[in-house]
Amino acid sequence: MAHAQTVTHQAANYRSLNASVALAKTTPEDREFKGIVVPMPGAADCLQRIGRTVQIDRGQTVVTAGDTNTQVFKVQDGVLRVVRILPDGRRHIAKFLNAGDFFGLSDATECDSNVEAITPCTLTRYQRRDFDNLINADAAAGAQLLRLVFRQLDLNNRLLLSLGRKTASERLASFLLSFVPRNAATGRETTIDLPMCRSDIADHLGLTIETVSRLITKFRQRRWINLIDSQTVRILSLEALEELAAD
Amino acid sequence: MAHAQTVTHQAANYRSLNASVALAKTTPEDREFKGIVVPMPGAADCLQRIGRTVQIDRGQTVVTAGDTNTQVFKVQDGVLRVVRILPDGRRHIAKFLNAGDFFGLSDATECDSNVEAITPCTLTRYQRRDFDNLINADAAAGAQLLRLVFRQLDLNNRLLLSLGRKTASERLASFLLSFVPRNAATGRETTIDLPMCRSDIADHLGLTIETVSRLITKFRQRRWINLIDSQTVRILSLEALEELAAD
DNA sequence: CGCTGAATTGAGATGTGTCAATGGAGGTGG
DNA sequence: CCACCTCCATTGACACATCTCAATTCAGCG
Repeated sequence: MAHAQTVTHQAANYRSLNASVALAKTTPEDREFKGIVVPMPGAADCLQRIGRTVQIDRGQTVVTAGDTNTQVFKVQDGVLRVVRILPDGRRHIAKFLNAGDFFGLSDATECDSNVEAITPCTLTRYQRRDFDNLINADAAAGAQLLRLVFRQLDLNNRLLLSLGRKTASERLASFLLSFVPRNAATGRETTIDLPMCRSDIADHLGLTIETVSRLITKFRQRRWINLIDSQTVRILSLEALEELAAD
Repeated sequence: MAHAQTVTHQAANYRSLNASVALAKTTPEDREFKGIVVPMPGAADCLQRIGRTVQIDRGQTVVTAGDTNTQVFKVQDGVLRVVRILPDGRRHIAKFLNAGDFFGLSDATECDSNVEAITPCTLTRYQRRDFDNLINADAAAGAQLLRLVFRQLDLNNRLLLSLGRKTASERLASFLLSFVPRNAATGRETTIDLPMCRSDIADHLGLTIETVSRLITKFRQRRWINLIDSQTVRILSLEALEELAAD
């Protein structure tokens, strides 16, 4: 909670940061999105023009549950977590946000979750109003956004299946596999980077830190993985993990 | 599995059923959706014209996982379940579909879940192509659809929190409360109808039939609910359930 | 070098699952 | 109309995966 400082308290910082800062990075989704928007003359420029780049420190809270929902963000760089907390303190992480992901899109008047930076982040911030105008004016932009949201919905449903019906080992295997690039050859070893700590993994998978830790040890003993350091995992047997993940 | 007969096997039936059948019912969402579409001349008519009404028997499978995704459905009446099954048979129900809900919207080329009728259903079926055309042509329609999908995403996240961090009792309490109309007075008793059987509830909440059954007994013993029959629940204490649901 | 937070490991507790038996409602055929 | 069947729900006894509590190790850092 020491880190919990909302963006709105930092408005002054943003203004100085934002003065005519161009979008620094272009993700695949970015190009795609712009590509679709382009057909409407000026729409791509519009999306760029209405956004401001903001820098977020590790641990900082970007959105607080209950805030009025007036801003939309796009992750340019870094990783964030989407957190819900029950009154008694139990915590769940619905999603980790990566470069290319949007958040704050929901049309609810209040934000329903906290969004907190796990690493230092570069975000593009839009005024909700501007974003809505774009969506309402440009069908192709809306259609593209719909596609992103459906992809999110699918990921969500996979996680539901994990939490509802998979064992702890299976959940962790699925989780680790979600970091493996799609094109990774089945026989080959891969190294993946977990930007989040054990408690974030636990709260994402509906487990405890201890269980996650024990499972990692188990996977290591079976020579399925190796730890370079606690955040860097060398996968020795994709096959074993895939078989365990069971879908 | 005896009931599992896909829609495609019934094409003949549909054709006869559909011959100039108007949309029989109008749900609130329907009016809303049309209301938004209207500004573009003919769009509302278009959505009606391109859809065909189909009747589905209880237990019938409307969509099978792995099918190519060429149709979009809207529920006019009845209840369906969205089912994922792991290779070893474990089952999870991501969502129950009610009047006004769409399904088959995802842009994935293959359907990822089964959709099965829990009660006899009336659906409107659209060709994916026609639906896409509408979305791509009419920004307001797309924006309205986006809103529906975000509402879905929010429900999804609530369920994630339940499955990840709530106890069995809390999950069941939340589930029961989701059937209580929003305007129900806190002090008053309410009767709700659960169209699905215990195993559907269990597979939705990540529990077993036995646990659900035991919890219902527990709730009954504490005078929080009463069973009219196994599918009809009289809620005696909304407060107790709300406190238990814990959000 | 000690401090602090994160990760690991161990021992025991417990919530929920598993297996098995019983009960009840609705449908069907004699 | 009754007997039977089947499906669904309930209840009980026990097992086990995961949690809880607690101690230890490890890594980073001033």
